[in-house]
Amino acid sequence: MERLDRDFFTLDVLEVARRLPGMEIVLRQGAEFKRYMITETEAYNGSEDKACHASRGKTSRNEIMFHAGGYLYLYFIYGMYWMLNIVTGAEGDPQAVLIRGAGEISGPGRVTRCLGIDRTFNREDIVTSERIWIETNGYSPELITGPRVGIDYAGEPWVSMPWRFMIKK
DNA sequence: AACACGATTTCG
DNA sequence: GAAATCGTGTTT
Repeated sequence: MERLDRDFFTLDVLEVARRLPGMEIVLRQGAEFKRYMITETEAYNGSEDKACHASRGKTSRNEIMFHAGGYLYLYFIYGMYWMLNIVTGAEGDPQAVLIRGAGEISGPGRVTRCLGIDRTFNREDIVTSERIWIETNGYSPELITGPRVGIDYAGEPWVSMPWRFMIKK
């Protein structure tokens, strides 16, 4: 297994979102290592994308999305869930990939809860972090694509863009 | 200072 | 179908 570097995460968000399924999130908890294969992602594609948090400009919450790829963006929603995102693309282009499924876990809120990922992971650099990173073994599973979930407010064309990627079972 | 709401999940 | 539950952005 090979740890992913800065070059990978600075690729375009659509490229990263469709390549992450099949790769593994590695979490280090003391001497323990836990691995979860990413099964589902969604791409949030910069300032033009009305479903992207950064579409209405930079705020203290989304500022990390404007960095170069490889940083984590954690945000809290519905009063109880943390959403795990990986920032992608070049500096100044606010893109991120939402991790919607890992291992046997389905649903972004359940992923963070099960993996123990919370606000302390916000802005973590997964290229250099000692506690979380991504590895690949070259496996590239067949994918199913579809529109993103829960973003009806974004309107067309964004609500219809096929930017959800999941491993075909 | 107050208010509205969300990249969800769970229960009835 | 609707509640749970609160940080964040926006309005007052």
